[in-house]
Amino acid sequence: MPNRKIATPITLVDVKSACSNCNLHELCLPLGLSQAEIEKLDELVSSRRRLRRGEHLYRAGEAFGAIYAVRSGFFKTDVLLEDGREQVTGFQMTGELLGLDGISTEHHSCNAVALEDSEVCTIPFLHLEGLSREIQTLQHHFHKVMSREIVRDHGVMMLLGTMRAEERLATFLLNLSQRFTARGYSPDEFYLRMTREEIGSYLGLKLETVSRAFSRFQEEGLIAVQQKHVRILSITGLKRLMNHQQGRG
Amino acid sequence: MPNRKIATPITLVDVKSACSNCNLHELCLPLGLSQAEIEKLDELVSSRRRLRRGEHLYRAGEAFGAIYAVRSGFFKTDVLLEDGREQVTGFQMTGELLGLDGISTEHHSCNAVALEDSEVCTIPFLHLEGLSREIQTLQHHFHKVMSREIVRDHGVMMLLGTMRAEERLATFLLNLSQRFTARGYSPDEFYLRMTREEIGSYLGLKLETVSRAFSRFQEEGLIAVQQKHVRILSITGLKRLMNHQQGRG
DNA sequence: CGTGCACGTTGACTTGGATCAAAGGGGCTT
DNA sequence: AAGCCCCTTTGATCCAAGTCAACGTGCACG
Repeated sequence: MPNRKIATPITLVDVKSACSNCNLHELCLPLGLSQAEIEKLDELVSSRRRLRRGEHLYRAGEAFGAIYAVRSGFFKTDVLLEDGREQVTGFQMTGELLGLDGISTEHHSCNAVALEDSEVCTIPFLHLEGLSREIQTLQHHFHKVMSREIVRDHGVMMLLGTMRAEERLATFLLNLSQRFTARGYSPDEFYLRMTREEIGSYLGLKLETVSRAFSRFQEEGLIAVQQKHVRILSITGLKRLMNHQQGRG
Repeated sequence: MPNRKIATPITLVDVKSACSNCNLHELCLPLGLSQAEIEKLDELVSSRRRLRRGEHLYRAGEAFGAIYAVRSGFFKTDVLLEDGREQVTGFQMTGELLGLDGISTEHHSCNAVALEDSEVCTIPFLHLEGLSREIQTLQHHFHKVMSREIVRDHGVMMLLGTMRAEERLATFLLNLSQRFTARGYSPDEFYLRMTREEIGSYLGLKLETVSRAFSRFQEEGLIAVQQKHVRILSITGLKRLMNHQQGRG
């Protein structure tokens, strides 16, 4: 709510994006395309947009026109209930796509907010559909990306529906670790870009519970936390917490 | 678990499906296509398959080759954790698609089980991709269907992450009601095809809690339940329960 | 056309996480 | 470099839902 205070004079920059030169294309849409095909993609990734921390990339209800690839930075997506309750539906990092929710009704159904200064590539959706009618590999890869999102969502449902608080947090940390690793960062040391409240909203927990779980993990020597800085001391210890519903099995 | 006992001598029937004659095409993939285009679709919807109650349409881990449209009957999809915990990720009825989860890794990531004797149309996925490179309307509609699934999943996350037990059940009943209505059935009277345990698994609750919530709704005059038969007496009463987190607002 | 068994209901009790409250940090801004 | 505000931690208490247990009920099967 208080994010509105950050005024940004310039947020839209028409810089040619060039997937062909982008070091993310192994993570992003161009995956598996030939050089020639990537160059065709270049034509449709029309512009980049910079966002400051706290800024919305899009809001629920806005008309949908494009999907976005995170070029740098970090986002959250969330859904709001009329009474103000928030559910964070995901955190997106470099190379991941945003906006797939909007295809269904031609209007976005969630909010996307930058959690740090970020940059995205804008991919006009009709162009993407056009190009994927031409390039089978692109079409197939895009379908895989959408499907992967569905599978990810099922994982979150499992987490929210069946796991205990510490299990949820362990799962979350291991997932982040794995995604940072895939991007060439350390698997066991990273800065969280989101608050305890946002983690809690994602995991279906209150911020106090998240904080207590962090403290517990620290006591048990699984991690070292200092505010947003996390160091994982025992990946296997965290894994042991997952899939272990404690009490009577 | 005990579903295995139902032996079915014949489950695969190669009947030509003919979307063009199917009264579901307003709900299913062909939505929005011209008659000529639907006839092209007919060629790719290669066969139907009948399933008995309790039978799996596919299982997690199996190779993915096709998506399925529910022609009649009722399904659930679920994900299992190694320790046996189950999360029901959805219930699918007539006209809805199954199998989208498999596109991402070329292997199914969940189980799909018929909750009553059912019939599906098999849509070989590579053929669908081929045809949607030819027919823009089909391509776009397919993308909308996938996106709708993502949006639906976000709704479930909201439910699991933020709602109280009775809110969850009210949301669930209203959602069923709305989907039955869209299929020409009564909005306020239907048979549940799933057990209390399956409802609970979907809603992140124990079966006793589901049962108690049903009883409560009955006491309050919102519904009349008799086992799997549900009659909604007050749609507005149920709606009032949603988005009303009780306690202090 | 019983009868067995899976499914459903209800009650008593427990508990994990929510709520309420209060007291530290940390990093902006001015 | 001071101060403020947001974020985080921690403690005490509460409550919604889980657990455990026992009893109905109705359908499917022989």
